Amino acid sequence: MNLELLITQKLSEAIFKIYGTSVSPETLQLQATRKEFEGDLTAVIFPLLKISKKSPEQTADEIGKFLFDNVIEISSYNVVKGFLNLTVSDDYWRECLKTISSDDNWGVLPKSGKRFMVEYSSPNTNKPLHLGHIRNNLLGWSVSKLLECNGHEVVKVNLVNDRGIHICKSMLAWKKESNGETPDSSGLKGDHLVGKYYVIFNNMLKKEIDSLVESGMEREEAERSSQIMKEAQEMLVKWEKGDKEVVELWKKMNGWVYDGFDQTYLRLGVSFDKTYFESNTYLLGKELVKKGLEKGVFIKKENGSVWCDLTNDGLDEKLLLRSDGTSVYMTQDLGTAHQRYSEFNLDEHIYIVGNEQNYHFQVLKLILKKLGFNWAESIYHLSYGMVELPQGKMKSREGTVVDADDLIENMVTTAKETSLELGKLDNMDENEQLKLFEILGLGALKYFILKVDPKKTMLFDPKESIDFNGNTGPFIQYTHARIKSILRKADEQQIISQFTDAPINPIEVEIIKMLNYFPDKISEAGEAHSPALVANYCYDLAKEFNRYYHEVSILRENDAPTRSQRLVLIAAIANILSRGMGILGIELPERM
RNA sequence: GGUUCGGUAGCUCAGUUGGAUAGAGCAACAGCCUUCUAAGCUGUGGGUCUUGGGUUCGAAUCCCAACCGAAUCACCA
Repeated sequence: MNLELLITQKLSEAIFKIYGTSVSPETLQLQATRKEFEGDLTAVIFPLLKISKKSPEQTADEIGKFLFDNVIEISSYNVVKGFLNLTVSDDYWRECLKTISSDDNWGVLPKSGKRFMVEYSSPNTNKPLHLGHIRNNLLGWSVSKLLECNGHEVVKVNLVNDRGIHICKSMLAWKKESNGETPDSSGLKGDHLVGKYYVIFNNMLKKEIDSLVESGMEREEAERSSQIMKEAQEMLVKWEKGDKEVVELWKKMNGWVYDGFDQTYLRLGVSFDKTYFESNTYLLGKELVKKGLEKGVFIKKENGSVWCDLTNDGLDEKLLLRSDGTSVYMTQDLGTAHQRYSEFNLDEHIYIVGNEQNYHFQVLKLILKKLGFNWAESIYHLSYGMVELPQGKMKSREGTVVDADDLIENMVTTAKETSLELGKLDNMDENEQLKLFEILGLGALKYFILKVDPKKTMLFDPKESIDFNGNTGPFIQYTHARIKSILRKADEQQIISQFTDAPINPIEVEIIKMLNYFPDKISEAGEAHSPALVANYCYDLAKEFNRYYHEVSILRENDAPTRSQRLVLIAAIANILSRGMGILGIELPERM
């Protein structure tokens, strides 16, 4: 039973009884009491003054008295200006704890019957993943988990960009310069090897252009007449025609990249239910364009290209088919969206894509609406901000791109150094230690990225991000490990953990309130598609526990019922922390 | 110029449907390990919530305008 709902009901009852007027629920404002005041719930009285025609204090007092007399859960009240602070009885909070601790799935919302698709990651196969992809992958995974906790069914998909001129660039450079180098022969991870040749291509291109410019050609002209660029384009044409040799090479090199990506995904702990390849989907959407033309939604220009005129919607014209009849990115996305909605019967489709594509998704949605698809409204672009470095944006040309694999390795190494420095791992065998460093390093990374509101541009300072103190993943992991440690010791000392009729103290009430609020938080975060809300909730809870930890000694508590009940409380905290961090994809070690 | 998004402490970030004296962490300073794990806790200092109007009992939050910053507006993806 929801307390707020009950009090709201009683509140409106009180107003009716005292002032003879019924009020709409919106005018009844109930909120958590701020810490500096006494009480648990606060009713804001100001909006009711028009009805009561009395001073705020007097109105609050009258209503408070009524609630005190008529609601068993209210044990006392006080009035500060226009705020009526209600104190909820300890019995009520003890009942809450009982409910929470007896429900292992506290915070998992009932099945909604809705099916969501989440598209995320969506890498190019010409270079390895970097920091930006990490934000994308973590968000995608975490949002999926969050939706599942909200009772939805989730289909996670990845759309791999495996074709196009950029892919041909690394293929061409490999053909020219590699002497048949492979991941095995070089010891390089497949995606890094292919990325290496992408860089080599760009260097070759730059060299060629520079020499043309030196011999007196204009730069633009030089860029157009570059021989190696022409070769890459020829390769693309051959690929589209299905040239055997080119396709073979393409398959081989993409295979290397997938092996590399799979390793990174595995280490990051993300996965997909289905992977799409653009090489299979890039022709989708042409049918839709044809239909749109027939309906008059699109227009065909003299040169044969097809456009959608969005100037009446405050946007520009959008190309859908080139004059040669080939399709563009938008055409394909129209097609894949249509295909997915009919194949999976989706209630919502979430795209985790950076904010540089805001315009694209705005247009995508609009065009689908113009084509008459009702489901267009349920497309949601989770647009996340760029990750910037202290020196500014990541630029591949300046070599300031933070490689995903390097970064992960770095975090794990730092976790190792920090742990060993603290020297708490004496009783742990080597395998266990390695696993712990991995969990801690990734925990730090994931938390650092996910605690920030997705839509905000965020700063990644390699030095500070590796911090393990304060509002960080390892702090929460540490808190959890401490709770587990207490529970283990309680078990060894055969101290029983059970719900009793022992009284509870104010800080325990605070914690129970937080635990009680967890399902609301999940639902709120789900609607906002924001794991950051969950992250910050976990931090607040962990911090609250740490305060509690320093205030009471559970195992040395003399009163047995109190001791037993406290164990129940901290076990509940550990459970909620692990649920919350689970949504972020962060593991909690039993000891550290 | 159009569109979208941001601007909160020196730095990185929170801030519930508008509510009481705007919060954490980092950095600085001062305390706390004979006690369930000090990756912790407590305290001090630090704010024109970009600016100016408006809405009202009440605004960091909602509306309007300006300023600053980011992204985007390709027969690229």
